Parts: sequence; structure tokens; C-alpha cells
Amino acid sequence: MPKRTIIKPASGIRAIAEALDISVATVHRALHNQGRVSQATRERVLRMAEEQKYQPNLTARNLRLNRHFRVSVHLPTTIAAFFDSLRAGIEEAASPFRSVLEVEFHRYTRNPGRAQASLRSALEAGVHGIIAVPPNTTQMARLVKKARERAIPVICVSTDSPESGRLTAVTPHPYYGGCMAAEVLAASMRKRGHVVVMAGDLENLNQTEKVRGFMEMLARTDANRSVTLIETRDDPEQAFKGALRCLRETPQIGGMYVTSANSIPVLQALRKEDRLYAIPVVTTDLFPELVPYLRDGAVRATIYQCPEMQGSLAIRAMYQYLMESIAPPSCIGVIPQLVMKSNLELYLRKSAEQAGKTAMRE
Amino acid sequence: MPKRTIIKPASGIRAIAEALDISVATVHRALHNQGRVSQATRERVLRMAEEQKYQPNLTARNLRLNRHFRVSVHLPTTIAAFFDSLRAGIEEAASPFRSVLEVEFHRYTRNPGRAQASLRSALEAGVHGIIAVPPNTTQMARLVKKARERAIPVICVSTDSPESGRLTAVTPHPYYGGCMAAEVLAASMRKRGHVVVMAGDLENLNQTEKVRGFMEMLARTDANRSVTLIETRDDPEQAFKGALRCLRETPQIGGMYVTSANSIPVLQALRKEDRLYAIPVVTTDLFPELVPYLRDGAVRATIYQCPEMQGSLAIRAMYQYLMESIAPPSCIGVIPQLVMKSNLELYLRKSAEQAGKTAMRE
DNA sequence: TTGAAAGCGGTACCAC
DNA sequence: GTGGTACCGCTTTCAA
Repeated sequence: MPKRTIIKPASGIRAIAEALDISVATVHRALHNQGRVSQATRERVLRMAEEQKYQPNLTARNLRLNRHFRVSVHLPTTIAAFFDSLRAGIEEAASPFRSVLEVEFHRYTRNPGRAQASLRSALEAGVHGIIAVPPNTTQMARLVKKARERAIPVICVSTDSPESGRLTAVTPHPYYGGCMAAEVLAASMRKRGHVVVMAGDLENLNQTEKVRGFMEMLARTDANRSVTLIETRDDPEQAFKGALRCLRETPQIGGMYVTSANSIPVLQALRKEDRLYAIPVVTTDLFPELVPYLRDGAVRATIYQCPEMQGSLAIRAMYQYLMESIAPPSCIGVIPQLVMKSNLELYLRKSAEQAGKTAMRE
Repeated sequence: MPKRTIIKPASGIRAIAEALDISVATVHRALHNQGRVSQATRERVLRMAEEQKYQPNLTARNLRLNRHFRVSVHLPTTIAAFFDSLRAGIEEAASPFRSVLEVEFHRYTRNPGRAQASLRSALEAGVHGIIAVPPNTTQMARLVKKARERAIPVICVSTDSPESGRLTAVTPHPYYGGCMAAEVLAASMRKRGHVVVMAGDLENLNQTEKVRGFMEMLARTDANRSVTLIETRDDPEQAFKGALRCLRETPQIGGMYVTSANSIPVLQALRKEDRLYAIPVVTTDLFPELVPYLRDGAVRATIYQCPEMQGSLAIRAMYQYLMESIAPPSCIGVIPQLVMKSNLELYLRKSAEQAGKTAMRE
């Protein structure tokens, strides 16, 4: 008995085959340039495909190839609020793809060697894609080089490492984050006054770009102000001491901008010196400890770097790359958002929902 | 000859069947509660599924059911910049699902009858889902009722019609948009001064919520200010005349807030009266004509309602609902964003990219 | 250079 | 109640 007794309008590759009275195998070869097809039939097939507006059925293809990709995600344990949200964004966005994408999360502690080890072991384990925060530029470059040799795409999140050869980077446009901070701060400051910028790690591109943006925007919006730049190396104690000394030594401080998530010590220093509401502050990121300062106006605004959006974009780019061989743009910018008194509740509500979902899954 | 001679670790439903030495059909029925299974086997199957951590292969399921859903999207032709972005957001987010989701776009002109007709014909055509801007509450309710009878989910975008029975609504938290406008405006205003709010259509929930948020935040941030509310009915001429009269009649205007996209006429009125930079203005949405006003500071900020994000969220919710029967939350809020001098370029760049992509597809 | 056929995993129909 | 099996559209192997 022939296979196709019931007449049914064949579709896809079979429709083409029937129309030309050839086999599906031939059509397949013609469509995929896989040699072994005569020029003549190849052209006939292509023309017919065009005519029928053939669109390959990805579902069928996936089923047959039964590919499911393992993507390994490496995020630090520090700045938990930020990276938990980023993780949540990845999970959320990956959920429609779960039969194709298997996402495994790793976290590494502050020790830079750990980051290395974590990434290296993923490489050895033969994952199909990696999403990571570049530990630092040179180490990252080495790892990515290895990954490239095995054709494993690497996507950076949160910070870029542009020369490393990563597939793309999803980062929050740090330059413009700095600009926004400057615009908001300028609006809250008196005409005169020194500005203090507390940066994290100045080897980190993310941080230096913020500082650059801040400086340039400040110059554009206002009379010339002097700026003191303090590096805190993401160390709370250093931040506290640095801020304290600066507050005592510098006369006429008109405003402060903290470019990393390390803002609480700075605020504590301000409180200690009794200048908490007198000096307007703009911070970075959003986490529970910062909330009261935003509510009562001690912090005028914080630059929110949309971690869940970064996660979401990263995993979607990975999916498109792995599944459809669509290369993403060389970098994917997320627009930083301004969290202030008026919209704070919205952001808190969002994180709460997120936390709820994550908890449910566990 | 038996089918499975080569020993291969069967997976999925078949693995369960083999482990229990029953047929896949039975396993299927047990897993899906489709009667005709003895209680005993059902439990055995469920336990085994649990043990094997069975996850249905959605790819296979989709292929077999070969469902592909038609989703019809209905957006007005007005406020083109906004709805074009929303459309682009839908297309972008739908692209990974294109073998399952067929999205068709309709646009209707200002005439409310058209909106009706457009939606009704989609219903008749038997689409599987509808995304639309509710034309107005009562009409919407009638249509959604019809849709519900046929179990067709309707998702509202941009404006909600909560009582209509729609599946969910993706809207930009208008209340908080108003709050944000108030916070920014308050920061730019002198201590005293009347505030003017130019609203679009006050029958529109979106608009009234913005006004409410604005009022409440203004009351929170500042000494009591008097507020004049003018309804422009989304008509440029009415907006121009209303603004002009207000500017002439009201002494001591300290700031203005335009809650709809109808801000250009208001700005023209300000220019005509030579008060363009004297009175700080906060507007809504972002479109080319507004750009120069933002660049030169005449408009302090505009409340951007993230149209592409709305589109993206709407289509993803629709996908999850249709494909996985996951009901979305009863409303999906998008956090409005503040576009100012410092981040304007980012938003422009984003729209440019978007436009590029859309053009390429055409 | 071409064709026949197996089968990816799940669903549904039919027979027992 | 249960089992057998065709089939969704595509890829790939093997034989012709």
C-alpha cells in the first residue's frame, strides 16, 4: 500500500517534490546546496520554492535534528540583587525555548581564579554556548580564544570585553548611564560646588565609561565644576573611608555620584558627617538597602541597569545564534533607567514578582 | 521484525513505556488524564514520569499537532511613531516563533467604526488570538464578549479595558507615568506657580490615570499648587487654542504636562507667546518632531511609554497562552521611561535600528 | 545524480 | 483498558 493514499495538500518540502515529481531528498539537497544535484534540477527546485514561498518548518527540523543546546551561565555571587535579577531574566526568557535550550547556572565567588575555573570547566564539558561576566579583560580574552577554537559562542553580560572576540555583549550603555547621572545631579545641585565621583574598579570598562559620560554631560549642562574621582575597588570599607576623608577635606561639595553598587558605605559616611540630605547623591543599581534612601530623598535617583533585561536579551541572542545562525549585532545596549521616588514602587513590585516566580520554581 | 532492534536509550514518553512495559498510548493517556486508563497504571505512569523527570518535548508535540496560530493585530494609524514601534516590537519578539505563530497586522483609521469592523472581520475569519488597542470601553466589551464565546483570547495594548473580559492588558502604568512627570516637573519649577495639564481624551483610562498620578505626586513633592486641566480630545487645533488661551488668561504658569502625544501644538503655542524656555514642559511619547525641543531643553523630559516593549510582552504572553496554556497575569505593566537630554540619543539610535530592520524586511 | 525509507517524540485513531 | 501504528516535516543514510 502506498504511503500517501489520502489526498491531502502536501506542504513544505514535499509540496515542492510533488509539484516537480521528484523526491523529497532531492529537494532537500537542492535547497541546501549539498552537492550531488544536477544544476538543472537545482534551479527548478529553487524556482518552485520561490513560487510556493517555501518556509522551512523549524519545528520539524528541530525534531529531526533533535538538537538541544546546553548553555552555561556564569555569574559572580557578589552584588546578589543585580545578578539574581539577571539570572531571573535569563530563565524567564529561556522558558519558551526550554525544549531546545538547556540552561545551567554557575556562580563563582569573588576570587578571580574561581571565575576562570568555572568557565574552563564549562568549556571542557562541551557546552554549546556561554554567557558570562568577563572576570577581567586579559583572562577573558584567553578563554574566549579557547572557546572560539571550538566554535563556542560567548556572550558577555553587564560588562564588555570587546577585544576578547566574544560573540556580542549585552551591557547597559555605561557612558549614557554616566550622562544621566550628571543631568539629574546637575538639576539638584546649587550653582557652585565640587562634585565627587566614587568609582568601583577603574580597570573595568563599565566603570570608566560611566565616569567619562558623567564628566562630559556635566561639562555640557553647567558652569565648570571641579570633580574629584575616588576609586573604591568595590570594597565597602575603602568606600566608607574614602568618602569620609573626602567629606572632611573638601569644602563645598555640591553632589556625589557613585558609579558602582557600592553606595551604602558612602551614604553611611554622609550620615556620619550629618550631610545626608544636604548633598544630593545619585547612585547605581537598586537593592533593598538603598530603598529607604530613595524613599526619603537622600538619594535623588539611582541608575538602574536593567539586569533582567540584560539577561533576557542575552539568552535570546544566544538562541537566535545557535538555532538560526543569526549573528547578533556586535554589541547590544540596554538603556539605563532612572529610579526615583515617583517610580520606585514599580521597580520594587517588579522584583517582588520576580522573586516570587523564582521561589515557585524551586 | 520488532521496531526497536538497535538498543538506544529511548527517551520521553517511550522511555516511560519501556520502563513499565506498557504502550506509549497508555502512557499518553495516563499523562493527559484522558479517561480510559485504570487508576493503577495511571499512578504507575505518573510516578515513573516523576522519577525520570519527564518533560514533554514541545517540538515533537508541535510538529504532530502542527498547530500554527494566527494572531491578528489591530492598531490605529494615528500616532504613527508610537504604533509603528509597537508593531516592530511584536514582529521582533514573534520572530523566534514564526513557525508556530502567524501574525497579521491591520490598521484602522481614526473612525471608530473602522476599528470595530476590523476586529469583527478578524473574528469572522477565525483567528486564534487578537491583540488590539481597545477603541473604547463599551465597544471593546461587546467584541471581547464575542471573542470569549469562541474562546479567542484578546490582549489589549497601550490602553486597558479591564471590564471587557480581555485575557490581559499590556499598558505603561499610566498612573506612575503621571507621578514621574510630576517629580521631574516639580524639580524644574520655581517654588510658586500654577500647573497646567493638557490631557487627551478623558474617557480614556490611560489618560485619567496619568492625571491622577500627576496630581497625587505633585501634592506629595511640593507646597500646594493649583492645577488647570484642559482636555484636547487628541485634536491638534484644540490643543493649540486651549494652550494659547490658558497661557494668556492664567497668570504665573510654573509648568506644563502634556499627557498625550499631542504636545507639538502646545509647544507651538508656547513659542508664539514667547515662553518656550521660561515654562518647563514635560511631554509624553517620543517622535521626531519632539526631538529638537528635547535637545534644546524646551522640553525637560518626555515620558516614554516603551511601545516596542509593550508589543514584545503582548506577543510573548499570547504565545505562552496559546502554546502552553499559561494564562498571563491579569495585567502586565510596563515601566514608563524618562527621556531627557542625556539619554535622548540612545532612544533615537534604537528607533533608527528598528526602522532599519523593518525596512529590510519589506 | 537520484530515490526510498527510517525515525526524531508525541498524538490520535482504530482494533482488540 | 490497552496496544499497535500512522503521521506531522525534515534530515540523513543507503542503495540504485
